[in-house]
Amino acid sequence: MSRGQSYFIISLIRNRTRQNHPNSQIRTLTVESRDSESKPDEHKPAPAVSYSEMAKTVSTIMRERQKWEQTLVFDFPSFNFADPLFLRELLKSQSNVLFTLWFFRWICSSFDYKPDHVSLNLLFGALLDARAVKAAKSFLETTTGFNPETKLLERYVTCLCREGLVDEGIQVYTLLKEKGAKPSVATCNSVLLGCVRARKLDRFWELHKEMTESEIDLKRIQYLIQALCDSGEVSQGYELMKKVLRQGLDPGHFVYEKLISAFCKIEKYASMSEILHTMIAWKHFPSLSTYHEVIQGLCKNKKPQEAYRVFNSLKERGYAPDVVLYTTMIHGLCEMRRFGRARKLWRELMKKGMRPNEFTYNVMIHAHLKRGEVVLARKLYGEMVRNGYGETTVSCNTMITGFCSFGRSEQALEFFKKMAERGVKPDAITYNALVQGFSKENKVERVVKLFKELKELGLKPSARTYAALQQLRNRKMCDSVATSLNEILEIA
DNA sequence: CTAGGGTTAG
Repeated sequence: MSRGQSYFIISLIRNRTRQNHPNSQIRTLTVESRDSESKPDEHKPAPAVSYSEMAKTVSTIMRERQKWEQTLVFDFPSFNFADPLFLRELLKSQSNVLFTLWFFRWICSSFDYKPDHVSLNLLFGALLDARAVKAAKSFLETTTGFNPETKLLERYVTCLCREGLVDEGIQVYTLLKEKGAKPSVATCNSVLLGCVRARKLDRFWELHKEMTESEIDLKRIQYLIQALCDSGEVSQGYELMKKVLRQGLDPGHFVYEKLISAFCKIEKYASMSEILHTMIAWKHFPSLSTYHEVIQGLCKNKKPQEAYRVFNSLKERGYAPDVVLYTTMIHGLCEMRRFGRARKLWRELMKKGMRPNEFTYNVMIHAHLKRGEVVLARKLYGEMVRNGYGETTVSCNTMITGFCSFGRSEQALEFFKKMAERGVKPDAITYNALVQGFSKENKVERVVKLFKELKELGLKPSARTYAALQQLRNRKMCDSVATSLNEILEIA
């Protein structure tokens, strides 16, 4: 701090002497004048090149030469690279501020150069402009005596928060306030946004409370709504949005989407619908992913007809649902046993030139199996693999659980063996399905073997698996079979 | 830079 001030004073004195210099009025930024000023003893003729020309030259050399430092010294022995005015010129002409920083480090280490306050501020500001927050941070930390202007520190706070270094941002922000500075509304907002993005909600509310004396603008309200949603106060967020609307203001695209998403998550579909309509009335068109969330929410909430209506209405509005949206809708329709419609969408998807992917296939295969259409399911499975979608734990589980629920445990087991051959890892779902499947078919040896494997792998038997084992024991009262069942039920 | 959102037992 004190050193920073002394730098500042030095540069003031320098400027003053310069101003008093008789040449200062007519002085142009040439190498010649600079030379005569800084090295009055040397009377070498210097090339009359302006600083801006020189800056371009230096930029090129730095870009193209590996050992640019040597080149500079060799080619321009009389040029004073350490002139702060030259640094400023270089900063203007170099598009990548990190190069200028490199140059700055070089002159610091190679010349008798004590950086002046103005240069430091300029360089720091340029780093912030370039969003090079890491570089700005280390610049600040490693440049002893550098004490940036308040305005710059505010920009630094914004930059830190925007780039995700929220804790550091808050720290600098707090420091500013402690020093008696009044951060601008924009700075406050960027801190709040940083907190929301980083899901630091406690910090958000804490800081918001401290900030209330300053002006609350629309941006702040947007962040408040966002924070309310994330803090589980969705209805309060909605109320705040309505207040904005009542004032004839537009809360902004993101607020609508955030609230819709939040209401979907807490399964309040009436509010979600309201907002969807308001949003469209205000000419904000929901993104496809918002529609996706709505449709998925409705499907989960067993509102198939509603979901399907939204799906159709968005097509009428000119949206082009993508594979993901089709998958969700098909999935929803299958769950609601509207298999005809699901198949219609499956064909529609292909007709529109899209290809089902592993998710889509899986949904369809699952639906076929649930309907007992094992042959069709197998066919689709083969098609999926031929189309380049590898067999995964999920796709294998789909087949295995499907087989098991239709008394085809042997087929399931075949599949299970193939999984091992192909290096696809079985999980709890795989084993639970198999144990249950074989229990239903009274194949005790298999049950015992699979159950032991399940336990050995550290997987968790489900409640349904236990129930199946109990049933099996009740059925098989006799002999050694009962003992082995008892045995595994005990280790469980 | 152009994401993420979607799949398996009940």
